[in-house]
Amino acid sequence: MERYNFKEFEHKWQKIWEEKKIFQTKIDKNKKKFYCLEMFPYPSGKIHMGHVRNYTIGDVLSRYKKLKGFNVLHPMGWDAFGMPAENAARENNLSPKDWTNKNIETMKNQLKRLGLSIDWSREISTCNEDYYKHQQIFFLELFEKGLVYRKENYVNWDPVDETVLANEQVIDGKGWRSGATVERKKLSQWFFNISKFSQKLLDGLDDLKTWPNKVKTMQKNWIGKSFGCEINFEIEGELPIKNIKCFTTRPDTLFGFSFLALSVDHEVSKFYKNNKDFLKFKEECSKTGTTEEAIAVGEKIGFKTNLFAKNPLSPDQMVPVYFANFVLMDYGFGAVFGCPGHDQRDYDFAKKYNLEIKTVVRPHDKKDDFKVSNEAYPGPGVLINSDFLNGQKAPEQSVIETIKILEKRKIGKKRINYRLKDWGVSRQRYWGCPIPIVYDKDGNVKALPKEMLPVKLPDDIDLSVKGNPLDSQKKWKEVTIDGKTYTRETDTLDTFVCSSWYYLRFCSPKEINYGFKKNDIDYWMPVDQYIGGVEHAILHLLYSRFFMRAIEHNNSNFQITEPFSSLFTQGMVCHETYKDENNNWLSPQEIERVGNKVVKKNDHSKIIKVGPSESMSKSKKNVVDPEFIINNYGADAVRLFILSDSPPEKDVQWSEQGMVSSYKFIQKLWALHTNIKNKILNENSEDFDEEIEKFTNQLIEKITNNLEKFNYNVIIANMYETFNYLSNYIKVNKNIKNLEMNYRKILICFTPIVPHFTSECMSELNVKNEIHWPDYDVSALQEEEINIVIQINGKKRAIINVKKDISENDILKIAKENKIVDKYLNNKLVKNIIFVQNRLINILTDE
RNA sequence: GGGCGAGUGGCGGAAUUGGUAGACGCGUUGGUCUUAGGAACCAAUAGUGCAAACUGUGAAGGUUCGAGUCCUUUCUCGCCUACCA
Repeated sequence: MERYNFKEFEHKWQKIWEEKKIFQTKIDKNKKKFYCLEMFPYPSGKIHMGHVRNYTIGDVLSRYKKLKGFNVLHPMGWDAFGMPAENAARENNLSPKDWTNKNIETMKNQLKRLGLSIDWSREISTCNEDYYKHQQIFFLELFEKGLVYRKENYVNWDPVDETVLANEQVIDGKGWRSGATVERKKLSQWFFNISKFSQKLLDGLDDLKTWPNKVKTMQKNWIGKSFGCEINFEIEGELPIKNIKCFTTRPDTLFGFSFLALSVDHEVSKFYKNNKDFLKFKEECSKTGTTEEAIAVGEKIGFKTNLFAKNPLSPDQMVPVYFANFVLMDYGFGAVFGCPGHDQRDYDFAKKYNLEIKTVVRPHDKKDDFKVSNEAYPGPGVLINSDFLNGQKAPEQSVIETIKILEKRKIGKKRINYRLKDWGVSRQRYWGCPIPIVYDKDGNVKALPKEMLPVKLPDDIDLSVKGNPLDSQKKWKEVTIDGKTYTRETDTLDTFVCSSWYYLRFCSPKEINYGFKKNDIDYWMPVDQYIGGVEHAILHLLYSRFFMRAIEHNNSNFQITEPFSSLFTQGMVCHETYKDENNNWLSPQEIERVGNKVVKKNDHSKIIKVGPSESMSKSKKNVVDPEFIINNYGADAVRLFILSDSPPEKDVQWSEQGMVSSYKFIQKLWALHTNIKNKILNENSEDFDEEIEKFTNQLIEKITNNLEKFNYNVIIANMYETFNYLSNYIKVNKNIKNLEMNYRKILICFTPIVPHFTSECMSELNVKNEIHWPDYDVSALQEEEINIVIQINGKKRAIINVKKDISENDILKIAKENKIVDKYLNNKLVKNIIFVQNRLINILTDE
């Protein structure tokens, strides 16, 4: 029998799909639309298995929806700006543009070989002028709406490379490339006012019914809403400071007040800028802050000022004011009122500096003489030692009551605080979208007129210079507007900005006047299913949600606020790790299995240590190259395997054995197909078989449900079941009249998973018409005979095959005739009978 | 420290949502064919037991005629997050 030649057939069908423009999509108002989007890749060089998994999952869904009659939009593009291009270009002496475009070409071809149902006519690349031009327009729109502003902010500064570093480029306080100690440097930068939408972004989460709860929780925590109040403390001391504001969620514990703590960046610090001890303290704070361990251990240190704060509820009480390392400048007001009795951090601090620890809340099950010891008590209870607040229920009642009192006395007011900070979008980098802003000679900001857009990135840059290459582009930097000279902003936009609206661009990829056409997004948006890795749970998804709202803000033309109505986060692709005797990582290609040992290829004397399965990464060398796999086994086999072993939302373990078995399965399916085909084409019959009808109907039902629920691994099991069933079926049965019809339906069910294979099979059966997802006949699902479980005292004792819908009495009669049942019922009194129709009967006896 | 999630054969995982636990695949074992097989095909495969049967979904309890599934307690592992006042 001829083997299935995947190379020939996959190539053939990909060509046909492309030539016939099968996946190109147009607006069709007579059809329901379905917008399926997978997170677009960064063009790093080659696709990896994570991409294969992500895009296969999306492709299965897209193909299924298309067969179901939806007008499916399934586009692909490139998140093409970003640092790796600059680094790679520097290393290889290329331009970032050439490097990126070459990678895009490679990866596009690789993706095409997976047989994805993508509308490539909508391809976009964020590094193209016709993309980032619109982004610059959006920037200016947000600027006009007051949603973009400039402020000074700290960055990680590498003094050797003279460059700004991302947090992940700072390793143990040192620059990843230069090894120099990273400094904090204040730069004037651009910010998006995302915090303006904190509440809306939080509320919007409730509408996202089909988002994973995990992601919603992460966003909720990130936004970090907390209810409390601000308190304006009166200050006494030698400095010209009258008041310091604090935010607190527990104003009710004010009688436990024993110190006030400030961030080292608090404005009060300006009075200490010449104080050597303070500067030393400040430096120590910045050191402890960097390592994760330090935060976990969390040693509290402070610097005492000569200021004192008055307790607003008990004015006789004065407490010292400290600078403390655990107070963050960018949360609240950068100042904390310390209540050691009921906050663990405050407790640790008070212990260290011998400050008073007062107990003002007792747990419900303790008496009024309860005293905090060893650790703070942050839990609920009743207020004590708090004068007129005594007896209040904490925190529900007491917080609200205290705020009322503070408001009445004009000492404080209710306040809702959010952890979410504004989004700093400036990057001191070349390979990003230029910010369409210029400065006059006095440094005043001017938005570029829209007709001067796009601000194009200059091509002839010198990446060998230190710092941002755009800074040294004298010619490029200078602009003349109405005869006046201006200097360009040389920062570029964070690449997260590019990915915050690309889903809109896919709706109108060719529109030249604006980022999208209203008509297009009215039809296509929102994205019906978004698929990607959970690592983007917060930033990318939150930024995208913000961006839609920012465009909508003061814009009556635009109504959609949530970009992604459903979200699916797929798991990672993992692989075992290997190390040789010197603890060097080895790739799966360098090892071999001999018996139950793992040894080095070409040198079987070297035993390899097998480590746990971890997500594929170049550093651990546990990667498998998709291109190699596609070449060896074909796209359908890869698609089959990547879906087969685990549910899509969980991590999947890559295994060569599993891959081979998927490959073999396709070969077996092909052999089966050949047998069926021969039967259909060569044997004539007028006999009609009910059994295969029933089987097919059940299969369609199962696969449909499993597709809807993303149980793609179970679909593969359904495919194996089908194979086993049909193999046996055609062995014992001659051709029957309805075999072909059922077989065709089965092939359609397999199409989302192995599209090349089923296309070839159907073409062999001369299927010429457009295919549709088969309906299943509910009445055909019903079995006439079913198995009923007989339980005696709750234990399964027998299974009997009976007619469907059999009555309790009839089944009981049959059951009692059963030998085993009879044995267990012998001489016992039947106390009760539980009968569940078509499922089981449970006979309860007296012992 | 906080949050979320998960524990089912040798392994990956199924289980119609309270009703036959272990579908399907991998691996393993035995067999057939073969000069050979890392091919193909057939069969077996949760554990104990010759068997009847008993025990089994991390552990302990509970609800129920009936629990992998629901409730309480507890253990372990994974991921995320981090001094958020």
